[in-house]
Amino acid sequence: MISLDADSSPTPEELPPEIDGLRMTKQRREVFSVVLAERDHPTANDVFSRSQKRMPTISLATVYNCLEALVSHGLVRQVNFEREPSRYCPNLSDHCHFQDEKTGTIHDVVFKEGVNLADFLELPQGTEVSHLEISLKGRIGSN
Amino acid sequence: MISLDADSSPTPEELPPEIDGLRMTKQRREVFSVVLAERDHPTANDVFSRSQKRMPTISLATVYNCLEALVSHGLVRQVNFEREPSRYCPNLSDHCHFQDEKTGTIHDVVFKEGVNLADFLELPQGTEVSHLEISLKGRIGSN
DNA sequence: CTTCGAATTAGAATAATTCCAATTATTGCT
DNA sequence: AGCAATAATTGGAATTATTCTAATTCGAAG
Ligand SMILES: [Mn+2]
Ligand SMILES: [Mn+2]
Ligand SMILES: [Zn+2]
Ligand SMILES: [Zn+2]
Repeated sequence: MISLDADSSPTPEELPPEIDGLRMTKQRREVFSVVLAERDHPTANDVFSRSQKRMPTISLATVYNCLEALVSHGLVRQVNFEREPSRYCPNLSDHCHFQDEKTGTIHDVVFKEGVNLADFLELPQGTEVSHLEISLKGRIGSN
Repeated sequence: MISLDADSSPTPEELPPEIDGLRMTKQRREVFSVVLAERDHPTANDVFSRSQKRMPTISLATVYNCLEALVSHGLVRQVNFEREPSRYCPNLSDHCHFQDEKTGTIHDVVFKEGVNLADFLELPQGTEVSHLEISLKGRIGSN
């Protein structure tokens, strides 16, 4: 488990050569460190341009490949808002997303103490939920 | 308000010439009636091919235009699952969506009696939610 | 009827993502 | 270390849902 202090996110070099059975190549470390570095839910393109700063030869296809690898190994979450480009989130704790309609900014939203969504849904008997996405949009405070 | 009995959905001809300030053209009535006819959450393409049966000259662009008009006037809901093509839902009551991973089928899921989502989210003070989408995926019962 | 804004249409354009085939890197042996 | 097998990366082409454009048609109002 990678530690996720708000202030010190790992540089690519600090990431181990394998996480959770996923081989951490140079590119995957770069992409992962970019996603870990800021909690602003970047798009694949954002990740691409940030990665290019340290690794000018990385390709967009590789960024997509790396993100897909990280997502499918559960190291990064993919976040969707309607038909917008996917965004990527390093916060693995149980949370959902709120998009400020004014700025487009996406904020993590946590569930209140001890709440389990399935408890509030009239799910068919014996349903097994493997994936859940909650996306909200609106205005914040006095904006 | 259009009545929505599970068994008798309106034919295009039965729809009024205007709903909720939206002029119901021949095409919009056709598209709306297709969405109302079945609760299977069709894609724009599904709606297009079903509409073509009764109206062979309708175009896909028009189907997109009509769906957009219906959605923005609140007569139809647009439903998204990850990066899949949007689907359209005639059920305006408060509900969310569950996709059976095995078949791809989408089911409406209602909230349990008196549940209000905002009640269990730690939303920033003064947040006004204008749009909310909850999408679940998984296996059903003994499949 | 005529007018005129709105809706429809076919087809082109867009844009996020995926695919492909070639190259390069890494791993696991001997 | 050398070598073969396997996996990852790359640039560019392809895909595909959706949007745009510009021309035509429709339809409500006068
Ligand atoms: Mn996901
Ligand atoms: Mn919506
Ligand atoms: Zn997040
Ligand atoms: Zn529905």
